[in-house]
Amino acid sequence: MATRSTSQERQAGLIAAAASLFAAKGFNGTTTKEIAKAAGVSEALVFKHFPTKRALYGAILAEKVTLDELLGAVEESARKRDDRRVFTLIAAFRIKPAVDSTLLRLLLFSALEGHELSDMFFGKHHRVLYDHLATYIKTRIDEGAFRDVDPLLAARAFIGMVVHHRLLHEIFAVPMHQTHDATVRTYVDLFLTGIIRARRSRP
Amino acid sequence: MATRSTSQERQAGLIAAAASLFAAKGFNGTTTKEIAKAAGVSEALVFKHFPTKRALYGAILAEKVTLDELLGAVEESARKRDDRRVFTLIAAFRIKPAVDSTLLRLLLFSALEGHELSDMFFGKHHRVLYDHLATYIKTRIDEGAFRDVDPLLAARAFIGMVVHHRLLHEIFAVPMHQTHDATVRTYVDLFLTGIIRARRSRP
DNA sequence: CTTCTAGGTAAGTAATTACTCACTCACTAA
DNA sequence: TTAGTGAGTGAGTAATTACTTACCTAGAAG
Repeated sequence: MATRSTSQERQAGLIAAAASLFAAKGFNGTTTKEIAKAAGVSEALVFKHFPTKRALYGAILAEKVTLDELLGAVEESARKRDDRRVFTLIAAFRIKPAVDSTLLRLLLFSALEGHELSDMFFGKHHRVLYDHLATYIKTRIDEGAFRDVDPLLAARAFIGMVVHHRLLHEIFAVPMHQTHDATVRTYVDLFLTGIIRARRSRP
Repeated sequence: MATRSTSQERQAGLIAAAASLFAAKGFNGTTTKEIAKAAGVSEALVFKHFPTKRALYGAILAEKVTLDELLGAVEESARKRDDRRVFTLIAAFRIKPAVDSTLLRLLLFSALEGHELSDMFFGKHHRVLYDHLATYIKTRIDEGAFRDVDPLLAARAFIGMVVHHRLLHEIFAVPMHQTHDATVRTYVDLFLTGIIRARRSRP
């Protein structure tokens, strides 16, 4: 017989169990009974830790998952004006499903179901990234390195390519026909260079 | 007092009512009572027309909504090798929320909730577009007009930019700061030309 | 040893849910 | 006129749901 858990351990366990269930089946599709079973406790205990099912859901969304690590690496490459690396870092981070497959589903579910904390969730996980990238693009435009486009739109365009790819793969089960690295390289290349054969060596 | 509806009228009415409710709150979030109320009939009648709630949901997803119109216009521009117009047509079609805002939500919900008809729904509304565009890109690469990239990845990249934009706007309520036309133009331009100031007039 | 507390539960409850049943009503064809 | 048919419904039902209540028990503190 295992010893009793502390309150914190239990809460963490409940959050973990609930997160994967909510991600798989949404808020309405998940019952408190299932959550309790997945966490290995009685249903009543769930309500000892979280007053309502919605509060438990909120606790999951509110859990901090920072982009700090990524943003740090991006910042460094940005200082060196290493465009390719800046975009590659972001693409690789956003495209890799290993980071957390449930997070994307959770994000979509929360937005679709109109949860009140959905905004905050989106802001913490995504908005900062758009803003960061848009700022960098603006800088590069001002420096004359990039063409004069709307920086925010450009940032969205790039992240859109990558996120959409992941969406297709993880949500719609569209098979990838290339490795992650190759895909990232293609997207970064496409975005940075453009698909049209540029008027380069016309005499 | 209005006369009785025919079976077909009723079914259409039920499907319309249910579609907007399912789009708004998902399958699990919508009750048959609500659907009946929205369609202005008793709950019992719903089950006279559709044996189960899931069958009603299936009937919605199975309803044909063709891309034929768009694909026709694209085809014509493709014959003329009017790259800009091909991409603009697709972008404008995919970005415009007026087409049907509920369709996108329905698509996402069905995929997230793992409905069995989700695949077919996705195939009919989206996959054909990827394939079409990929084929065109392949042609243009072979003709030497486009750089040598993976056509399918390129098609996904472009549609990804556009769909992601719409997702941000309609699902995550991110405000647009430009008109549709301007946005489409920017995306098409970005994709076709590339963001880096090309080595164009270097002597 | 006792006592108190915090982790834990079995067995509820009221409300909601998808779905059914027995029935009425409006219209049509013989 | 009348019998039949299909649209339509009110009032259920069994199951499930989020949440409660009353209770239990392991173990540290005194």
